[in-house]
Amino acid sequence: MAKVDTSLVAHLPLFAGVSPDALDEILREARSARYPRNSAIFEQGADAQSFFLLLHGHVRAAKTTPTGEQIVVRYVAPGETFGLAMAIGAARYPATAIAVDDSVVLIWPTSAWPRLVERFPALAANTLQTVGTRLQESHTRILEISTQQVEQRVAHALLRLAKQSGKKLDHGIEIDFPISRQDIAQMTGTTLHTVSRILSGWESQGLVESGRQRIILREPHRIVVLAEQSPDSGAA
Amino acid sequence: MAKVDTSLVAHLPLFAGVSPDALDEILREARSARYPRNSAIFEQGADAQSFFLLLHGHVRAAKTTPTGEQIVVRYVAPGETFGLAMAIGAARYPATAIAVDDSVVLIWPTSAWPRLVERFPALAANTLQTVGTRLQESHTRILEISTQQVEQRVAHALLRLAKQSGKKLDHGIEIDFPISRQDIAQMTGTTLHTVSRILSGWESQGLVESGRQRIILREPHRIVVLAEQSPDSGAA
DNA sequence: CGGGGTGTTTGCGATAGCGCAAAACCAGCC
DNA sequence: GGCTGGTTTTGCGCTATCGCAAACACCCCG
Repeated sequence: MAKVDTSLVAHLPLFAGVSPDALDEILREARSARYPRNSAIFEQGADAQSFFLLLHGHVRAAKTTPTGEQIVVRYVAPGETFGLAMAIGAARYPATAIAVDDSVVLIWPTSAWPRLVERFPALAANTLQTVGTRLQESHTRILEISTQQVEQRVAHALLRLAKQSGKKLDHGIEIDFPISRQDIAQMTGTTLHTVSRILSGWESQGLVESGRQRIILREPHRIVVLAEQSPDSGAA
Repeated sequence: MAKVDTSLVAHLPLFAGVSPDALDEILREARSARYPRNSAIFEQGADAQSFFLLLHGHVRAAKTTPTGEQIVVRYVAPGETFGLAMAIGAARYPATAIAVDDSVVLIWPTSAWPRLVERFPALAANTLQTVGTRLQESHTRILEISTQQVEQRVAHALLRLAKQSGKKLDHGIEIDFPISRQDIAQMTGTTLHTVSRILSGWESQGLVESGRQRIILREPHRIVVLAEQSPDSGAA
């Protein structure tokens, strides 16, 4: 089994308050794996046999309806956990996880969780914290979808992505992984057509620069303004 | 301080795996209070000084935007906890809680949480479970808002309320607390007008019986059908 | 028993955003 | 260097849903 370097993960929120020895013990239960771009890490509905910690890359968690429509639940950034079905008492994954970039993850068997939590209660407390944060974000998203128009929602979504996974360039902030119009549509509850129109508009105003699965925010400040605009106060 | 009867709460998920003695100790830290109908239990943005367990009644948790629009985050049923800002590391309540019926709650000071969790790790595990479940429900809601039309969303919302807080009558299932069209609109991301139209329609088909802040599902089965209908397969 | 106030219904435009379809684009690959 | 397949753009008509406004219904209260 590959040895995992504790120093790489010790600072993560998940391990806050966990001693180096304990961390070592925890990591001994994990194995690591590499997923190439566009490969599935787990599928919605499958037995939740493992939970994951992303070390490198980016992962998209998406939920599919019986009729085939999808929404993006979130993008996982390095250092975050995902596939925590067991923590919430679910036997199956409620979403599908796809590596959107070549990614490296740590994998624990779900069966190890109860034991780990018993030995290291801080794990439960830390996980509670992150799950709670996600719950709040989720509520915020509901609020947005319910009260704002599409353009504002897209603005918010891109700003969040930029904050979470933005790479600073001299001419703006680039979102650091491949993302399509379709993906953005599924994050904001609209269609790829509408997203395309919006981005085209922004591009012609010099707010963004975008291409195939690639987006650069050129004028983050002015996009913030868009995001916070009330429904009517728009341009003439 | 009023003595709380442990037998009333011992079976709640929050206290799963907690011994009677421990439970007693936990309850000693709580006080109980009664909130009359329509009174606020806490306001969004206020210091999260307490967390709550609902014993009797019903509580609506709602989130308000800077511009004043509201959404209903959830309805709290007896036996459920709410106001858990501290568990997720928030210093302020992210939503407002209003008693929609005369309600009785147990109240713990937020400051007691760390100590309780340390002494009774099961509390953290149980809370993680419920927060996780709420997160999933929240994702499901996002999926619905993003992919279904209003009528289906309203159908789902009412069915959930009926399941959670329905009172069985011989002629149907009545939602057991006062709820307005406006409330339903805020649960489903639409307007009270649209909800009113939908309910009027249903009423004329004998699916529901409704009045001022009162809804009875007469034909739950047929409403389920509506809820699951795909966007186009509607009536001619 | 007569208000007053809140919640509900309904009509009637207005429109944001969808859905379809076609065309253009682009990146890699043989 | 020309194909091929996925992605993006854009035009156009359509409609579900909103928003406003006015009329109602009902409950509580005095």
